[in-house]
Amino acid sequence: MRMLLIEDSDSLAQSIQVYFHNEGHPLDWVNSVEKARSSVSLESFDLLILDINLPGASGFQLLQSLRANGNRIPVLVLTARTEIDDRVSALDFGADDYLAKPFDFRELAARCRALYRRERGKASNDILCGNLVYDLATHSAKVNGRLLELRQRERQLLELFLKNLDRVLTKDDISNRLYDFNEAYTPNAIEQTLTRLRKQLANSSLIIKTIRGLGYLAHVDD
Amino acid sequence: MRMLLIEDSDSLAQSIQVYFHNEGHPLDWVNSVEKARSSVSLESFDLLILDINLPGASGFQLLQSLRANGNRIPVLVLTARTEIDDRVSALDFGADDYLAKPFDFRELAARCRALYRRERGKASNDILCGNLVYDLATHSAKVNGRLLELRQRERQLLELFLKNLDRVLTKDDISNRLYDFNEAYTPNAIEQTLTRLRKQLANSSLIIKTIRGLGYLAHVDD
DNA sequence: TATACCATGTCAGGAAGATGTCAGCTTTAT
DNA sequence: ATAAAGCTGACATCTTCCTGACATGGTATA
Repeated sequence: MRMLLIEDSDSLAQSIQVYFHNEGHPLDWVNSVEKARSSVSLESFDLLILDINLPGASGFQLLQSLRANGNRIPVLVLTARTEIDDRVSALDFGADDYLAKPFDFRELAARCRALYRRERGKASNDILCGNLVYDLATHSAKVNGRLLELRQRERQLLELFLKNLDRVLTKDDISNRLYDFNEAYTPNAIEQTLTRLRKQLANSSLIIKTIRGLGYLAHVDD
Repeated sequence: MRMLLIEDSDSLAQSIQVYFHNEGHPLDWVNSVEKARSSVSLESFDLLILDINLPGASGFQLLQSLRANGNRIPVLVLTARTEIDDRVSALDFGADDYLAKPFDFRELAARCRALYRRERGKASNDILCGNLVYDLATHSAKVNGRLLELRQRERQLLELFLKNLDRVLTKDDISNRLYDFNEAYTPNAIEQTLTRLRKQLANSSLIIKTIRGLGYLAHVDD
């Protein structure tokens, strides 16, 4: 998902950028309508996050001209004003969604995902593995609808396996993902976490197989 | 969208009626509070447009009595006065929006659309969680019919959890919602508020579970 | 203006829980 | 059969979280 943020407040923009980056979604950022125009014409984005209150040309003008030119890119409008008509005109001008400041970054991310999904026709951001469902948004796992009580490490490990189904992960691969460079630990720590994770996955269809001397491989049992 | 206009100026009312009719939204019109009362009780409207300055009983009285009887129909108030207290009292008396004369018909139409959309968007004003009832309109919570004496922060936190039942909220999610970007606080502030909220919820069926290292999850206990 | 009160954040100590280490046992490949 | 690799129960340590006590700042009241 390639996104462009059009926002003149540096601090807010940077916070959003960091948040989205941590979520695994790089985000480009420009601080004026003029720069936005050229970015949009030069590159292809999946989504625009547009602050309405910009110096110079208003965000509305950008939105209006995009639509006038037949550009259907999903646009989420941010507005500091809480008046209803601001929102109304945003939607009437062709925005796909709006959010009033101050807002929750998680909500912004959720709405972006929703818009992107709507565009792609995708169903959800869950990872499905037989009777196991992993929700990437809330980092929670369910087996047959029952929530697993995963601890941090187990969760990280599970997520890693789910993102690498049917692929062998060496202990090095795993330790690089779970631990910082300067964190000291023995290889046994991973084995221990794995034991604990396997207990949690006892009656799920996700199997973590040991490949002796090489590493581990997660696959769905049918 | 079925609307009722309560307005004593014939010429203004007729202009509005024509405008809305051309927009494709038929609009009923009465010129007194008394007629409005009977219309509202006899038929079902999606929206009222209420002029405050009416002969006889004031528009405020109508508004007040509607709300006193638990009628939550969206009401947009028109006022010729521009004083702030007029607007304030309109909202305090339960109006959903107001507009000062003279106004642009397009703005009136946009605000009506917005109110209508907003209303359709929400199924109900109450969130039910076992023995806990939260009223989104008045922001009040009751457990077994007993009103909780929530403070501002506790209320915000509760509302956040209620809107995200069975979803994990990280402390970051929570702080983004409860605090402005530039407000300084320690993570402990959230823990403290949570402790206080949990005390209030002591014998309710809403449970706020701690997910160590990740955040919190609210769910209904059965 | 002075006072009291209340909401809310900070601090600190303690409790609860998570995670790594160790040691001994089991499994696997040769 | 043997050695190497992996598994796991028990334990120690380190984190995270909870909560009572206190500080602070804002607001209502006299």
